[in-house]
Amino acid sequence: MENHPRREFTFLRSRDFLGRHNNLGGTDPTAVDNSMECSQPMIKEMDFFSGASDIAAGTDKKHPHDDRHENPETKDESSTQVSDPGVNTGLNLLTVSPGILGSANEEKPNIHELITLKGELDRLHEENRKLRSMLDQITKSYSELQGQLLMAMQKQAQEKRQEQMVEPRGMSIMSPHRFMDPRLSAATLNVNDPSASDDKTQELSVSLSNNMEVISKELKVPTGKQTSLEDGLDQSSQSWGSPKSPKLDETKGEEHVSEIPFRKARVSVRARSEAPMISDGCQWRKYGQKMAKGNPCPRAYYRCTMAVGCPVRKQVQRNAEDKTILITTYEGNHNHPLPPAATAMANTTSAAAAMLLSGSTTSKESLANSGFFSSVPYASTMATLSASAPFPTITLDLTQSTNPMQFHRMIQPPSGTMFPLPLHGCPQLLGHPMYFPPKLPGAPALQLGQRPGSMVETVTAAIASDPNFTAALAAAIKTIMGAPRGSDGNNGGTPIAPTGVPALPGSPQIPQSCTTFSTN
DNA sequence: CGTTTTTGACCCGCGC
DNA sequence: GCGCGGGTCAAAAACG
Repeated sequence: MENHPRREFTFLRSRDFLGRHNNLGGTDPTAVDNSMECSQPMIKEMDFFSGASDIAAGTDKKHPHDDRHENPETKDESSTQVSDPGVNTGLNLLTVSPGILGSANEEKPNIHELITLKGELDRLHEENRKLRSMLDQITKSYSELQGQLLMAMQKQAQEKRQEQMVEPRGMSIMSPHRFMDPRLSAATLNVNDPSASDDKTQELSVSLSNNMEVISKELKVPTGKQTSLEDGLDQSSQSWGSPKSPKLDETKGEEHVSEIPFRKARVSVRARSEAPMISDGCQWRKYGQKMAKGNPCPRAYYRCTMAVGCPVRKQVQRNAEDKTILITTYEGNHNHPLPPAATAMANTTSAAAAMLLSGSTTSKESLANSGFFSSVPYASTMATLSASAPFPTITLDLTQSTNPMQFHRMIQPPSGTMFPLPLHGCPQLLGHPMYFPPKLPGAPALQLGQRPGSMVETVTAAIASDPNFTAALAAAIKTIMGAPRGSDGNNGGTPIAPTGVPALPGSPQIPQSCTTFSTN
């Protein structure tokens, strides 16, 4: 907000920054960009939320037509107005009926309307609460099933990996054992960037040799305090570690893996976004910022503040080459229940982490075999090892553009996922310039829960960087919400945040739903 | 006044 | 042992 200038200033004062950017004269767009990392996103998210709420309210009002009839005292005008005065963000401001406008100057009618509206709001709150609980339940079930699916895929991938070991080919030569150890390497899943294959391949080849050296070292490094951090994990929660629990019948080696907290396994999400920070549904507190070597952009460190003692942390940094790409790296498991929006991302990252830890991401082939990307026909699923990565890191590259039509196809979960994403429901999103199909690549992970999270980022980023997007989003939302629900488990539930439970700053309800719909 | 951000200092692992 | 770099801490400042 108004602190933006201040932050920019303080940032420029930063020793590290000055040390590396003196020649930039303090006007380096990168610096400014990062200085806004905290403040700007908040502003945008807030704006976004208000817009989302508005949309939700308006949509809800429109959808349950019978509701209006339920309450004889509720006029159509007043119910219509509910959506506008409720959380007005400039969306659909002109929908207020003339009748109401005409009486706006009279106090009595206003009071009456307020009472009516309040009642209406309460009713909506209750309705939203129910929907939310339903969604939570669905999400939980989804997570469990996801874990089971992962288990199955891991086993399958393991078998195939053993076969592939015969023919050394990229990471295929990696023995399952090595990948069992999450610390052995960093794997980059280039979900949708065919062009990056070469680079990744090079990286892979480099790291392959390093990997051998790391093995012994990694194995003798106890998890130490990190382990303790994970002790408080609530396995039952919709946490990132959901896939972790399913490792029931794993071998001893894999037990070791599961013991190694996700704190050590990282999931990196590359998203093209002008926003300083993508919204993932969680609340974060910045606890540090550093200049990373080889990158003029500072790296910001955040920890989850949704619960005391939550070990989850994330790093946010812009890509050195392409500063429009925001790289968010997640680490650890949440030890608390997550809001739907956060759950989506959590599922995504946990799924990715699980794949990584289990060794399913050892190679492109393995990935495909594991089913991680099986639903993405066009996706270039590539795994690479990074010698520079101290922790096993799986990178979800969501920066590449994808043909929406392709996405359309791939959003059909092969396994009959409970998250059908009616992309067609968001034509505006698809057509909007700020809509980033790149997220679509996340589609493969749909069944793994990635889709929703990626969408959150995409939509949020889009909104944050383009105010006009709000209009398109509103239209899209209304279009979707106006359509009969039920065929879509994630569709209506997630977006509709119980007004009684204020949406978390980081959990754009509407966007997520939209995200869910179209992007991943 | 409580919370969040900033930022210099500190710790730790690693390579030489 | 020393320097470097990544990551974290914590006091101070800023913010709401």
